[in-house]
Amino acid sequence: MAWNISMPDAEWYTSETDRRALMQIVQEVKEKSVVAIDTETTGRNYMRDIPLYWSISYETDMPGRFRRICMRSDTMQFFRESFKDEKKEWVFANAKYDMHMLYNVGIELKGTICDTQVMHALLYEEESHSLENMARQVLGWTWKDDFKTGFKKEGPKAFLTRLEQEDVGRLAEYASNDAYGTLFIRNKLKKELEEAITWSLYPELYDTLHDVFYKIESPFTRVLWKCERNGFFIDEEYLKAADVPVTAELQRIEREIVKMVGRPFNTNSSMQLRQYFFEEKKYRPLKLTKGGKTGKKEPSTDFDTLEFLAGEYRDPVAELMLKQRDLSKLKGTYIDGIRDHLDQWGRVHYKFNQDVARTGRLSSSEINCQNIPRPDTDKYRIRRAFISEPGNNLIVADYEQLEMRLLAAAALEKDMIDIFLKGWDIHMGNASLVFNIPYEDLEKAKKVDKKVKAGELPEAEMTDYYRKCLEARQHVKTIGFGLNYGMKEKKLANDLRITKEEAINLINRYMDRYPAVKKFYADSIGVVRQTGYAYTLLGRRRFLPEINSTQNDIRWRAERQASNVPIQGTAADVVKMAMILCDQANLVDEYGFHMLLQVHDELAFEGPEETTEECLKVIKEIMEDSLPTKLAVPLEVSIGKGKSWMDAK
DNA sequence: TACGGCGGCGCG
DNA sequence: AAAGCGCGCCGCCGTA
Repeated sequence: MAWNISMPDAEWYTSETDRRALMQIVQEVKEKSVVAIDTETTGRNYMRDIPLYWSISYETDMPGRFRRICMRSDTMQFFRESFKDEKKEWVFANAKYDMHMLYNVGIELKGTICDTQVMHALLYEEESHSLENMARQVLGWTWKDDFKTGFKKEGPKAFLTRLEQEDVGRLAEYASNDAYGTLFIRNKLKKELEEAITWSLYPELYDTLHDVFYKIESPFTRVLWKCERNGFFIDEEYLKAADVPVTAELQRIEREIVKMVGRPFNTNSSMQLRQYFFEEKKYRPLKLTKGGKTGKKEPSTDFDTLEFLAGEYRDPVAELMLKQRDLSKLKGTYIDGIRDHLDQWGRVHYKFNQDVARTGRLSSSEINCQNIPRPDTDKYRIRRAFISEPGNNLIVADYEQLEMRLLAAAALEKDMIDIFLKGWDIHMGNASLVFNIPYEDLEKAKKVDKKVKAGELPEAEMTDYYRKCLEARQHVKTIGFGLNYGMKEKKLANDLRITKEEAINLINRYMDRYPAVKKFYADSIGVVRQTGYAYTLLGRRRFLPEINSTQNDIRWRAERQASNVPIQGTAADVVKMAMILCDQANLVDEYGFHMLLQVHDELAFEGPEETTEECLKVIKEIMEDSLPTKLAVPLEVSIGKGKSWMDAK
């Protein structure tokens, strides 16, 4: 019931216990520059729950002597002055959550935010960042937690308040351990970050991971906290209305499938589907599943397969299943999924996870606001449900081909850089250079295609040559993205529906035309072989020891990651910088605009109609100029406004 | 009833 | 599926 080390005794205070001793703590905290905080709360909903107890830990004026104090949350009021202290560093494990808890009782923390989980993620991206694991791995502390069952059985609120009545010593012991451990983890990781020399384009700014943490990740935590707090306003009536026909159609389809199969049948079960298609109907499987841990591969029933079965065997079940999959995804994830997460004012508050993606990207959960269907292909227009409140507008800003620009700039690929400098469409430009097609012809082909499809021009205008032009653009586009992920000829051939030989030719042609890109990918792998790490432009790094594996598939994967991290991770750095700068620009006070979310290369804001135009210009400028110095390729941002995420493009 | 693995699929 | 990077969620299913 404690860390496996000797510790100072846990102290316990409420606003009714020894006031003099408490005021002495208040005074001491005022003078401390680093204080760790942990909260014990009524639950896990960051918008609704509140702290019941809180613990702090700090080093006393006697170096090496620490205090570990647990208090009832009614004592927070006495610390208000400290909370406003801009010069303090507050230490947490999972900072945003505790900051929400404090905010929920009226406390907005100033000062520097230090989240040990984010620190840990910079150094040990493959490890778990749970407090328990950090303590074990970083400090060698282990800890037996017999609270879990209590939390689960009674719920946190009932359990903790009962404990306060029955055994307050045990409560204080448990609660103050986390703040104490977190403080020690912070001190150790801070040293490790200082010692972690990294490789950045801006060595005078980002020399060690300590710089990356305190100059980027730490302010970023607060930006994300604000995004979470804001959430996104949802047009619930729109979702409700969409649900009616979707649910009806889904039921109709499922009933029809069951009728055709002729026995009880669950259309959501890939197992039952597999049995029906490949055992009963004896169809030929198109491909096998991954097989997971057990490695047991079974015939797949995915989209490609259903399409194949519907075509090859004219199977009506497969045909209907295509619609069923589409609709069940829509209803489950996007209609019901979003509606289940609305707060009482109709806003959805997703979580932004700063310590998950190995490349330094963000991830989002509960709900995942980063995989909402794209506006240009979504039949059901889900983004139409993400709206601004009355009197407000959304501003949505997108980096244009961010990763491709960063690749050209990092590789110093002269001809590709020129395409961007000329303001050409990058894929047409690439197609022009790789296949020696005049750029004008590619442009013309696209225009003609558009007009023919719109019925403004006769079909015959779409000549074979124009078709070739469009095909060239498509091929080069797929190669460009694919190579960034380490795609090989086999998959390329399949994706483009060409032979393997043609695919090999395409890749060679592309790489021969862009030798600097080819070299950049090779060098990226070389850097990992040499240093063990892949680096981003600002100096974030990813450890890839499998680069030396003797198993081909393992090593190849590490090589693909090695060539991808510098691009994907640098893009993440750029957007992070932009978000921090937008925050510093004080768009809230200047224009009333709040940041709502990030989708990797896209940001969304909400604010008053009157200030939209002005704010829009400022955001665009900040985003395009978010790096310390200019790259060889300008960063371009397309930005729009509107009442919904659908039309603010 | 809860949890993890898996298949499948949405996004950049 | 294939030598395609990075994520999270839904529903099913077996297990505890």
